[in-house]
Amino acid sequence: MPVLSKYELERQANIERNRMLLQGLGLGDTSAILGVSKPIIPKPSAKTKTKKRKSEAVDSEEQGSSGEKSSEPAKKSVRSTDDAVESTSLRRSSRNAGKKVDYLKVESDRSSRSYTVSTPAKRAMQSEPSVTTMRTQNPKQYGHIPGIAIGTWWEMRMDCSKDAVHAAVVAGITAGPQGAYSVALSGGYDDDVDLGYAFTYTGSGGRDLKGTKQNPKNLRTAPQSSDQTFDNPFNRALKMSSETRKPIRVIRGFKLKSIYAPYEGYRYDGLYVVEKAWMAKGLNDKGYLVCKYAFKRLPGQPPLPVRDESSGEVNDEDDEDAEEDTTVGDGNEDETEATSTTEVDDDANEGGEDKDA
DNA sequence: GGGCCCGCAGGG
DNA sequence: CCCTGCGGGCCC
Repeated sequence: MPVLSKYELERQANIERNRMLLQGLGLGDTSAILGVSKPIIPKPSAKTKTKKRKSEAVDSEEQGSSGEKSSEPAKKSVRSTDDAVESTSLRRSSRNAGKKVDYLKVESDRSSRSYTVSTPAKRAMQSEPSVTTMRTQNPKQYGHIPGIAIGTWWEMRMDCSKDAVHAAVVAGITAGPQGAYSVALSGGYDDDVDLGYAFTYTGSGGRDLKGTKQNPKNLRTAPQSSDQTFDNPFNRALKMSSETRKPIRVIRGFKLKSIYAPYEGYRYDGLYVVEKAWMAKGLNDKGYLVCKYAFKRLPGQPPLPVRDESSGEVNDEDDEDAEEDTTVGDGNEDETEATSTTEVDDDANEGGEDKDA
């Protein structure tokens, strides 16, 4: 085989280190934690380049059962904040921004509606009226968002944000006083390892988003150009999570290179805790340091869907595939009502500092 | 494919 | 008001 690039060599080295680290924490053998067959996500309609993700009109069916599980794209429990609804929805404008939101009030408004798939985010991009719908729940709480089942899928980050699962539209981490509320796995760092029930994650910062004086940019992401530190609010929050062990909501995005990543859009994969936080050399030629974290999925949650690899690649990952062979067992499909009363749940919901109602 | 330029949410 | 941040559309 051809010589590997320096980048590739370092990437594999880092991955190996991360893998070893997870194993050292007892998180290397996911099957031991699983012990159950996982649903398979079939590849979306053949080769049709899913790049062009547009919101096909999946009509309102879905009914109010807000949360079906979603093992296959065809019938994923899509949630999207309704846009064009009547005037009951508050308009998010600069005028409303910053105001205190009465989530409960808004919640009652929507309870009687069924969800329709649309892409308010797309419309928002085109400037114009920006008829975005107000968020209906508080994202600043630890644990599950009531009514949002594990496996819930959104086409875009903004839709997920509106459902309060991961408030940030671009950022991968949302921070709270006792640790992070949620993180997004979106493939931003190529040397992270995703074993599904455990994964390594990289912090934020160390990038120059503004360009130079002469050539000012206004980027949202950029190459690593300095060390990350735990002084960064996001990184600090995740480090705190490792101490408080507060549960963190995790969403996986289509850009993540992992058999656990959805083919399209973003999916809520439940609650995880940070088992360890440390610093390491990042995957960049200058060797800038990055903050690293080891996540572990809390037990008692529905199994994660995995991609159907039978028809191809998906994740180069050198051979071996340390992970399983996916015993695709019979259709044990059953969902088990993810969100209800598992011990995971109460642990999750209590202790939040939102408790004021 | 890459470059650019935007909007949004959140924090200071 | 400013800045950040694992988006996303668009144009080349």
